[in-house]
Amino acid sequence: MNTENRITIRKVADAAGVSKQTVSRVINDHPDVADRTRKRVQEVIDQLGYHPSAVARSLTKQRTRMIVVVTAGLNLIGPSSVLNGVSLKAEELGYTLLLKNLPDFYVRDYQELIRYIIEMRVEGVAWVCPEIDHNRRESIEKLSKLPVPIIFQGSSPIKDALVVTIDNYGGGCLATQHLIDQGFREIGHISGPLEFGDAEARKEGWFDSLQKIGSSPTDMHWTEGDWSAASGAKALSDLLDKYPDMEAIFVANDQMAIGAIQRLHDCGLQVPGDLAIIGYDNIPESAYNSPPLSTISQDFHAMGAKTIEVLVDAIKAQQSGKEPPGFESVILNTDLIIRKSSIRNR
Amino acid sequence: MNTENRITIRKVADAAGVSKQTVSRVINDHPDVADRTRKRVQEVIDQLGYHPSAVARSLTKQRTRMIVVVTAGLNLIGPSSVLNGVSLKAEELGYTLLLKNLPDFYVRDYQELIRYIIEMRVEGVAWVCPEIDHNRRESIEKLSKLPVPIIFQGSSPIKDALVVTIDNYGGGCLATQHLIDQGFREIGHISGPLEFGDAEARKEGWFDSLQKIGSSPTDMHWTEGDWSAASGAKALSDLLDKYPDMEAIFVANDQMAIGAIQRLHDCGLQVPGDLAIIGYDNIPESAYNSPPLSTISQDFHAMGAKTIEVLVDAIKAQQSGKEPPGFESVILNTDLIIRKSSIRNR
DNA sequence: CTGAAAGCGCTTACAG
DNA sequence: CTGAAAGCGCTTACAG
Repeated sequence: MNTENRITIRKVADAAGVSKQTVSRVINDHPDVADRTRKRVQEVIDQLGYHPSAVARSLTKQRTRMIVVVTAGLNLIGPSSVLNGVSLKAEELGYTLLLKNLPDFYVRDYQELIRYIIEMRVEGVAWVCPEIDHNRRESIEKLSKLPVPIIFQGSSPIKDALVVTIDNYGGGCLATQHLIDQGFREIGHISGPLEFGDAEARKEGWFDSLQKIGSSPTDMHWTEGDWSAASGAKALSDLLDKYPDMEAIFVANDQMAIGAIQRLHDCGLQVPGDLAIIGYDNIPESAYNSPPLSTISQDFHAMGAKTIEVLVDAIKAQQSGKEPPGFESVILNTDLIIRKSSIRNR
Repeated sequence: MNTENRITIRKVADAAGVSKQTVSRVINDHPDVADRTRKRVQEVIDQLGYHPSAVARSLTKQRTRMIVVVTAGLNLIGPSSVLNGVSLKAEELGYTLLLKNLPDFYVRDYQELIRYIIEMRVEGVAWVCPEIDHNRRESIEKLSKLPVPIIFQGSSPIKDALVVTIDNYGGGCLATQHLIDQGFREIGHISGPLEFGDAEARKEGWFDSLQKIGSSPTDMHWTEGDWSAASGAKALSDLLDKYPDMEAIFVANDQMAIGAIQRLHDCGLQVPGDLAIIGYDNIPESAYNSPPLSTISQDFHAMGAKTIEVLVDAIKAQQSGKEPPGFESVILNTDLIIRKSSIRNR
């Protein structure tokens, strides 16, 4: 930044023949300024193209109006969609977003992260990383001593932290119940990597829904993928081998479901004729798969927006001296999208 | 921020019985400090959990080490993948990223954007929005008066601006030439929305490649989609009507290609038997489509990283007083991925 | 090797 | 309605 050319409040004041003080009042819309003075100062500001420094302002006001959003896996549909909601809501509420993107899902160095958060003097932290087992509890613990509020985007509610959640368990139930409603009883599952809280919760939804109708799923009835279409194809082959009676399958995301369908076609099997399938996520391609894929949709955008809303509430509470109003998890619901892949042929 | 509890350099200095000055030397690894003094100060720092304020530091050093990245369409594969590369490289080079996400592809208020950029005192701007016609030239013009370097992520090179580009024209040629190499001569095109520079450049690649072999594509030979699978399906129907001789088709992105294939299947037509297809983007689903989709892959991550590298070079040049070394566009290449959908049956 | 003074660009009381 | 003084939390010369 070419320091010599930078317009400061000092230069504006001199040019307008007033004190810095008065210029400050004008740029902050303070009422106690004579109309003529205000007009003259404003003219100088416009003419010089003066923009007050947020840095200096942050220092004096002891407020940065900044939030750091910690992300991972921006190439995934979930995190990037949530980030979209987060950023729009932050802007709306007048906060600047610092993006801290982790190279993978694991935090190698909490000390360094904490150092960053504190040094930047952000007012809050939005944790928009997929929940990985063990990892999440560790994050909550290690980050609990932060001097500012932190909110997690989670797979399931947590008692001692601020969390906004999409109801993965409920979504898993919804998907499985739909297959049950279609008349299927032999229902398999391809889960996501179970380190992911999302994957675990969806699987539990599948398991509990089957228990309710008197089935008791065992390890013969499900297998694990890694979210990718390739893993879905492989998982399907495995499952077909160990669970030959399977009539229908709940796959924990659409990409794996699409891979599985592809594999079925390769084997000369029909969907839903030979095997009914429902996925999860409602990615754009699902409606145009052959056959169109039934799925569970979740409003990532709303989740992002809600995350910031709750965080900003907590920030305000803290700044006004009140303790935050307890840790109430926000849980967002999912929707069942029925397409051809899960419809029972009669 | 609970002002009373904040640890400042003053408190550390008092606790250690030295001047602020000396504390400053310690936290900045300045050599001229006695070992004993350094050790004592460091102990106090660790014990108090002191972290120097980046805000205050920015003000005195007149450097924020911040870059703003302007994005749009984070739900799209391109921008979100590029952002991933951008953020990792920025972190590596020691810059903090401010995320300014536009609600759509159009900038409503440049004044407000410029105000933001200047007030935040960022050192550079990375423009990671898809290039929309007219819009791009307007952006370059309106933003040319910024006091800091700005780099655009573009569809094609530009003379008077810093641009990092993926060679969309070349990619369009690559895709079309592949179909030609397969022996097809009647090659149609489904373009993206032509306001997008990417869509326009890919279409030109298709057009020029056909001209080279003596064909002269007209409006009968192509139609326009909106990047979505749904639009791809619709576009295919239209094209089938007006271009019945079509043997092969280059679709400007994979999602539309997948939609088109779905529509073909609905019509009882085979891919590639009745119509060969190649897409663009190499999204994860493409390998698992039925049939697997040939496509053009581009390294978004590398593009993001390169964007920051070039920007930081420009920042350094400016700060060291040199003029930036001219506007040389960086052009990244694409790769042809051949799968079943484009292979000619013989 | 260490510290007192001044300054970065603002805002916040406090006078008048 | 307006301005002089002090302060936010650091760093940068300058002495010693």
